[in-house]
Amino acid sequence: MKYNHKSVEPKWQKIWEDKGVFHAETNSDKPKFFSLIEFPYPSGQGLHVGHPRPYTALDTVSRKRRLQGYNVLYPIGWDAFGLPTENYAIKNHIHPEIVTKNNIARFKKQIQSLGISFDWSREVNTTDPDYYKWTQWIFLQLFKHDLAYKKEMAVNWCTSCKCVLANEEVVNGVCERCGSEVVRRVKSQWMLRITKYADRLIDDLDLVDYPERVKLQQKNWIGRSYGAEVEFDTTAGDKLVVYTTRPDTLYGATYMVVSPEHPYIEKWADQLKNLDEIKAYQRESAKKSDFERTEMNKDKTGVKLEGVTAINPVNGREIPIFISDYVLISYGTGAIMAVPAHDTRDWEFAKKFNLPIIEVVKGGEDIQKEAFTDCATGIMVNSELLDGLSVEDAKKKIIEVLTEKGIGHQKVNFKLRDWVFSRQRYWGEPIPIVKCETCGYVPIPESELPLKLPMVESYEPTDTGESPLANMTEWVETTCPCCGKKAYRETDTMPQWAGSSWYYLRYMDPHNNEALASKEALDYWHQVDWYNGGMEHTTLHLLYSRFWHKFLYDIGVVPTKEPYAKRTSHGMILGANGEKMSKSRGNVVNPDDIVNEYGADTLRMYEMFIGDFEKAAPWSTNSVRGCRKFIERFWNLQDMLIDGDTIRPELEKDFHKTIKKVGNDIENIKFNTAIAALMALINTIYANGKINKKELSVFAILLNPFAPHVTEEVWEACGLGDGILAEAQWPEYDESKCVDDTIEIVAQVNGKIKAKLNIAADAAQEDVLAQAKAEQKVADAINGMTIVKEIYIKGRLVNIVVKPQK
RNA sequence: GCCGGUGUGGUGGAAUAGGCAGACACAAGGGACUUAAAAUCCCUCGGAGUAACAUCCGUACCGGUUCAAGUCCGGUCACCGGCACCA
Repeated sequence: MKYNHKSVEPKWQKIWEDKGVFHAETNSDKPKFFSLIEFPYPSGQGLHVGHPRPYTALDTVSRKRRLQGYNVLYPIGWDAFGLPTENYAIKNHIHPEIVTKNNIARFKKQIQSLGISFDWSREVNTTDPDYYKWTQWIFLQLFKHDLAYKKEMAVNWCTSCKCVLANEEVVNGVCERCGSEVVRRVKSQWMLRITKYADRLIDDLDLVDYPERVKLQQKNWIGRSYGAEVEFDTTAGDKLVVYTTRPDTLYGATYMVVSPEHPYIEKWADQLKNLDEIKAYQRESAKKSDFERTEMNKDKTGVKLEGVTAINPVNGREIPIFISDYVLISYGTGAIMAVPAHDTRDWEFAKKFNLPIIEVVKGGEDIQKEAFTDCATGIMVNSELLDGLSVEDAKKKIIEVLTEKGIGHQKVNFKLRDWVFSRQRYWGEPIPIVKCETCGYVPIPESELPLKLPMVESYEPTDTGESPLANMTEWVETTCPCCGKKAYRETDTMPQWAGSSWYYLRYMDPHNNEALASKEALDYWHQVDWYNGGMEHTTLHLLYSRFWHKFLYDIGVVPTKEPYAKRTSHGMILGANGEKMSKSRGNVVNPDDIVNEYGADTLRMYEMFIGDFEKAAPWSTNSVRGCRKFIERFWNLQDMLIDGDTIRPELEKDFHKTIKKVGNDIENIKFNTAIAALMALINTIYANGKINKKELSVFAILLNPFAPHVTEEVWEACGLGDGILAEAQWPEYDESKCVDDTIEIVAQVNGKIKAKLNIAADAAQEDVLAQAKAEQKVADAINGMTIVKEIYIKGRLVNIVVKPQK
């Protein structure tokens, strides 16, 4: 009988749904396992074949865990606020709420056709007021703990989205989402103090099992550096404070640079003789976007401040002060001491402005030709009390001296900036704050949550930089919860990243109206055991949600310091031409077509077999057929079925080895080789010509996490029992049955293969060597030679090293 | 520029801890079955070389360590990702 996926797959999906077999229980005698995939953004385009890769991978893990007796929570939901939906709504004059609803319906239908074991009873939706009530609640807690604040500042403004972007959302000077130009704009914005958690976000990476590259990328993004702040006296009277990671080079500081935005320029205006020139330079650099400023990083520009100079505190030398845009106001103190001998940028600047270059660390080449920046090898010179010390020792010593004199101290700095949290758009969570003329920013009472998005006529963004909500006078005007006087609602909304920063917690208890999740549920589920997602979220979602989680831990809401115990990352699925799949490239494959023609099991198998899970791989419809062929070969095992309730001796080794390999490979996200092992086993079975009931049941269980529909169908058709999900257990392997008692090893002479030997696995070295030497080719090769060395690697090879006789 | 990753047949990719390079598939070619085709099954499949063996070469490139290197070390090139005047 031919395998018909079109009847088999919906049949089992209905059974699973009707019986609710994937519903996780909060509290159970079984051990718990919480597996999580990044919930999708329900876009208008529907699913493409990239989506099922992570879903299937963790489905395989989750199904295996269930067979191993775990209480598994594998949930899904919708990250549905955001710009694409809003833009689509504007273009087509449909309310974003409707668009979202339609997109979710389509996504849900598509995902359900894949037979993923999601617990649909726990589905969440970030745009549901019952959900965002708690997103707003968390924001209020942040506000109450002084981690949310409003600030007038220069922000990234996307000219096309007409909206502010977080630093993380600006890529190469353009908007991460739409690719349009990003300019600087001064606006009053809600900010979250993620910088307060910078140290812990780095240090606690030791507590989690993440890929090294993810940890490294987060560390680099947070950018912790150790250095010192040093005060320089100026002739203007004010002290100019700089931050440096190289306080050891203080004696080599031959000038100073302040950023164009530095407040001292204004303060010193009276004393600056070339104020016009300075002002012109300020205007020039203000015009440039950040991107332009970094683009031209080769060519240093600047203006010397005439009329004010500084004093190097260690040697009393008078040094000039410059203004230049290679110094950023947003990092450190916005001012630097320049040591051209040992910093590449300072060196370039000094060369251009003909400033003195004094070597204070010896060990490099000619300091006039190139800056010497190596910290590991140099020895201090021209530095009085530091002379002769290593760079490391000199740093310690000079910090001691500066601290003693009260003109400097140790200092840690971060590249991480606070998180710009407001967006001037409609389709996001309203920020639950009102502005009162007497009380300032006042949180709305928690009892009034959720603060629902009002229905508006027009949700088009405005050029003024105001949110579309600003026109809703009725909604905006309210009374102050504090004093009862007239007040105005905040009209900006939260960024897309808000709802996704805590969604995994909601899955633990998704219908709770009293709390974001009950204490009982939080204590039971604890944290996510295994989280898979894309590398592109490393410095966005993954970092943001770690920050929120740590805050919730601090205020006693969650019981763990980290949200995710383990993180893995999948590679992208590319088009058949090796390029990224996109509508414009015309290489998008729709999973519906594959499910329709070959079945969900085939699609799942192929997605797991396509290659190394962590790497990108191009789609190949031909290879999909290969997976379908394998499913059919499994189906046809029914025709070879014989009775038997133990694995026959001649197949015992193959089975035990496969059980071991498939199990280990799934744990190590080597799905491709797990499937290869199953293919190899089926080849062996076909060569044998028969399969008994026990063997078939073991094979079906091993294959079930990958191909759940066909395995259940065969199980039922062959009368193997009540069903894999209902009764089967993941098979155990017997290590002693995984080793062969006779093995084939290689006999080499001088590393060249001469023969293959069949030996007993526990054979003694001298026996193996004797057997090797008995081989004609080995004998020929060593005949007339002197044996220098004989090597026997158990179970692998023998190698006889010879040289000509003298 | 700095940090990280990758480079293996016609293709996707295997190779535990330095120990038989190319598992498992796809594609291609040949054969069986068939009136024929599809499906299925069997065989071949890195290169040179041979009637067939033998033999030699081969994991981006150059060099090194080792009895033995895809794997380790030093250098080069290419591609991918991240950061990018962060003092």
